[in-house]
Amino acid sequence: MEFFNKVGKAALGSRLRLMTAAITDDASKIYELYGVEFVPKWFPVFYTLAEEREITITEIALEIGHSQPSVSKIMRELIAAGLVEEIEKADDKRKNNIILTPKGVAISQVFKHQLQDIDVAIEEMILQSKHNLWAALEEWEFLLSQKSLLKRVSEQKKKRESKDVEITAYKPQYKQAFKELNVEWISKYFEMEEADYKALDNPEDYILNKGGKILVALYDNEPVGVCALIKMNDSEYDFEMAKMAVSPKAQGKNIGYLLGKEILKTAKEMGAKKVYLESNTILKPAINLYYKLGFEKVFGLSTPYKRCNIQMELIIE
Amino acid sequence: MEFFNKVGKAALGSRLRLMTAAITDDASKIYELYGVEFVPKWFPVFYTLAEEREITITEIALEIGHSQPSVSKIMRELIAAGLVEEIEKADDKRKNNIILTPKGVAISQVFKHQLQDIDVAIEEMILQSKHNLWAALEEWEFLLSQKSLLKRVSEQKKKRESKDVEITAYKPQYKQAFKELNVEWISKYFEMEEADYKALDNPEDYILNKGGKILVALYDNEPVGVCALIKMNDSEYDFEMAKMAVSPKAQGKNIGYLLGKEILKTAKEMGAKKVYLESNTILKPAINLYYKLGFEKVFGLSTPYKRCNIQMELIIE
DNA sequence: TACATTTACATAACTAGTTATATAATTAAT
DNA sequence: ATTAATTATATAACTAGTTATGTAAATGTA
Repeated sequence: MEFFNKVGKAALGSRLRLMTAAITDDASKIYELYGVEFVPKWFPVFYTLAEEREITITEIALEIGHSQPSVSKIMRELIAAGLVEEIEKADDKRKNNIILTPKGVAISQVFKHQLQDIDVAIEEMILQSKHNLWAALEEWEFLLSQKSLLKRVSEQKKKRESKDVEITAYKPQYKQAFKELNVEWISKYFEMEEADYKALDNPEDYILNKGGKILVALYDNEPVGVCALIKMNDSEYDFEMAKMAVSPKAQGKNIGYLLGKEILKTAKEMGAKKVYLESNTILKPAINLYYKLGFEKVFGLSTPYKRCNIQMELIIE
Repeated sequence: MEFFNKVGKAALGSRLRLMTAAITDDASKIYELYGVEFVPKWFPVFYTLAEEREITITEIALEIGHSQPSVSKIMRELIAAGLVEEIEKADDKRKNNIILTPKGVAISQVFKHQLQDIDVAIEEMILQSKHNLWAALEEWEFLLSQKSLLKRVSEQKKKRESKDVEITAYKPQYKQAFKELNVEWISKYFEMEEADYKALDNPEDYILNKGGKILVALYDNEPVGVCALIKMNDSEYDFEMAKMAVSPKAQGKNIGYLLGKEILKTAKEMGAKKVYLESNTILKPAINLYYKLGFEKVFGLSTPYKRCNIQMELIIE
């Protein structure tokens, strides 16, 4: 299958599906070989039933990793085939009490040999191969239970995309973006306040000329994120990190983190000892980001913003 | 999943199916992550189409290892989704000439990144694991193409069962079996002849007392196969191997081979230099067995049996 | 004790594939 | 130039699973 090599690892699913189909096809021929009238899909259910006498349909489903309706259907097929039967029992009437018929017991005897033969045959394949498929499946089941493929891919996506993000200093051409990106989220969650208009309409006067800084994140040369570092003259803090905004279109590219890191680096270069910020706890991803950047909660400072209900600081080491 | 460990390698199929389901589930979420409206099952078809512009449905099916109807269905779904379209072309009217729409081209651009991210994510899993699932699948595809699982299991079955077969010397209690097993196949394919009745009704007089031997194969202590070594006084051969019969119920346990090997060993012990046999070419499995035992075709000896149309000999080294 | 919740199972409708078979277009053979 | 065989695709019916949902029995709780 040329295809697999061309597509690369992303074809893992397809490759697995084909291998599964090949094995399942042979499985039904193997039952024929042993002269038992048996459908491969019955096997996990039948086997579990033969091993553990008292077991409910739901428990079987859990044990073999199928859904309950699947086991339910198979069970009725097994009954129709005369391999198992329901027995009357006075206890819990929701459960169906199922045991093997003599015919079922006979088949389970044949299976003992059959399973042994398959085991040896597969064991031999494992010996003949450099890469142990059985062990690999076991290992990958574990790896995927630790962290799903989705999560792994998503992390990789973020990593790759953040490489394409460029953090650059504010230039007059980004004035509009600086305002729009901020208005976008502020007016979505709260209401624009007097202090917002001042800073967003005149970043030069209110931020830059007072010794502050503004950074812009570019993606494909488009400004998609902004963040300001504002000088706080009459406070115990040197700077306030504020007006951080990332376009919803560019979310999931780690842009907030990259902007924050760069702002803190700038603060350090400018000799800051402590950086302050204000936010609101309904902005959960933002708060998480601040923690990730190293900010910690502080209490009781005055603020001009109504929307502020949490204040944080970071001490630069 | 306790189940897999209890059942052993025979659960390979089930284990593969679950892994496939887990990967496929995540696959559809991954498409969501990249913001493309795309169903995972479309992928192999769409990808092949994006790579090779001029390709028929049947060729795609072959390339990706699906059935033609499966590709046919997916193709119509892709058309309905506006990702590909049929174009008019004057050549072969059975083929449908399909190309990507602009929307399809856009999605195939997104896929370039997506595939790369998945590749890296899976590559990382491979690095984290001791057993390389991707390499194992590739290797097992090859191993199974060389010899199917069915064939491997069938060989193992034969091997195991032949261990339970006991080859023993003729005793009077096997007289009936000696006759019945032979009558069974002779009358099925040919007609019983005078010479048959003589040997089968009086093995003591016609075989044993003349310096011959009869061996019996027992399975579960039941006689299921017989074979005679008859002294040939007035011939260039020392012995004839004859009256070999195996019960149809006990076929596939290598019994013919075991009987033949043991008969030849006996012949050698008795000082034979050449062993002779007669048969008929319609009995293909038997002829194959004789070749396997080392017999070779010879011509032009006289025979009392009408059914004989092939004569063979083996020179004992 | 009555009512809400949970449990055990069944049923229906869907999914992603399959095989078997039909049909139209093309190619090969007489 | 027919006719037969082959090729390319479509369609129908099936398979082995799934999710969503319904129902009766058992359990928990005010």
